[in-house]
Amino acid sequence: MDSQNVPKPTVKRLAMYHRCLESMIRNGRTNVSSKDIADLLGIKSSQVRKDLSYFGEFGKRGVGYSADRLLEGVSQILGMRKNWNFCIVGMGNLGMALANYAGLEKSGFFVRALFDNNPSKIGLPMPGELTIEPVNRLKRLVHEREISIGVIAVPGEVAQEIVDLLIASGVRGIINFAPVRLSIPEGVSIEDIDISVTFRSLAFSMSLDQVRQGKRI
Amino acid sequence: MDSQNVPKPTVKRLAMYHRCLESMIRNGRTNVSSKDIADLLGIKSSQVRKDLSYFGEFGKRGVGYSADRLLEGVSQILGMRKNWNFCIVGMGNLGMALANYAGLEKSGFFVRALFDNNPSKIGLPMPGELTIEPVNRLKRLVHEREISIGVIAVPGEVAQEIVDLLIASGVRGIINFAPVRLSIPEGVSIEDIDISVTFRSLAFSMSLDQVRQGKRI
DNA sequence: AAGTGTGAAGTCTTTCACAGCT
DNA sequence: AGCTGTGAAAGACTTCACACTT
Repeated sequence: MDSQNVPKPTVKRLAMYHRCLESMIRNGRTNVSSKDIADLLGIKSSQVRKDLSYFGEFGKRGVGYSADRLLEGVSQILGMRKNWNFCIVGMGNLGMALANYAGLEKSGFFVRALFDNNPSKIGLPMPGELTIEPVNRLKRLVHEREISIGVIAVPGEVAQEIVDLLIASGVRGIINFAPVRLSIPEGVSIEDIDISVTFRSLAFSMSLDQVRQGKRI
Repeated sequence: MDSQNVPKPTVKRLAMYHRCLESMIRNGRTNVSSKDIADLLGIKSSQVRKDLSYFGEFGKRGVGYSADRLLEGVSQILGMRKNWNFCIVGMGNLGMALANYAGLEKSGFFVRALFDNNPSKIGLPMPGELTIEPVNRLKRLVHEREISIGVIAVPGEVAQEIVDLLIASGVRGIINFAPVRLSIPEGVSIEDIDISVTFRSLAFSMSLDQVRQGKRI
């Protein structure tokens, strides 16, 4: 019930419960049990109940959860009643892909500005009435458009510099795709997505599997 | 020393140590301590030593690690001496971005085939002498090009179907960008990258920070 | 009978702290 | 003196198991 010391993995799972619930509701379910959700995600039902218990009591003993009420509760917990404005810095392949990724909008995250310093990209029109802006307009636009999240899609070498600028401009959350550890002050949150690291982890487990089967790597 | 029960987080960190070492060597360092690495990554030096200890002894007491020898060791552990061929299924924005992402090649991961079923995309030429192929050629090309990893960049609804096809074709590792839990048999490894979940986790911690400061959300 | 909510037990991961080498 | 390698302690997260409600 004390939402200050919620395990990080719990938050990740809540986002998954949210998606499960949406899909179950779409399929006409009105009541769901912790086991229904757990089975869909390949986890234990006690995990689902424990995760929810950090935030309150959402179900009825002997019955389960009202799908609608639980979805409502999970949305509340995840701050999904609110919309979040974000900007992307670095319009290479990844930045472009994100700018066009509709899934985020469905979750309440809206791209409001795109930045790059490459002269050949500045001014390029993008979906949603946006154009690519030079980085020197960042501070101003972050204010004007009430942007609270910045996505780092620039090369590692300049990532820290951009983060500092974003934070100085008032951003309170960072999604970092650059393969470097960024330092941020108290009160700012960060999530890293490092695709190379993920590929390497995969390669490692694949190699382990070989060993387990007694084959040489 | 028993590489079968290495914590998952350890493997992720090893990939980061690899990058640190490369950069330190580039800067002319020949000897490094666990604390040097730890400070760069914002973790504890004991964590670095413990992680390495799962795989052997790489350092000299009182001295530290030879940067070159340690890099060599970490590369070995991560299976980076080997090259890995992968394919991408689903050439939307994300698939396109990945196909053009040079960082993977530097880590030893090579795109060898691109698939999509959208007729307007099939045949489109892509960098590296590849063209976008229809999914019905997947099995054949996975064999011919010795592809061992498949990247899922298709919508959630068809992801399981594609995974089944990839595995039936001989792929042993999956990188999944679709926002669904995929079921896979023993002996196949999977890593999920779910961008919406990451955004939501970030939004959650940002909301928590507000609470901590006594502000209403 | 069925399914939640939750302390307590169990497991996994990190950190400590120090013996042991250079 | 400085830094590794590692058992042992601490901490984080998951699972169990059962009292409790419908």
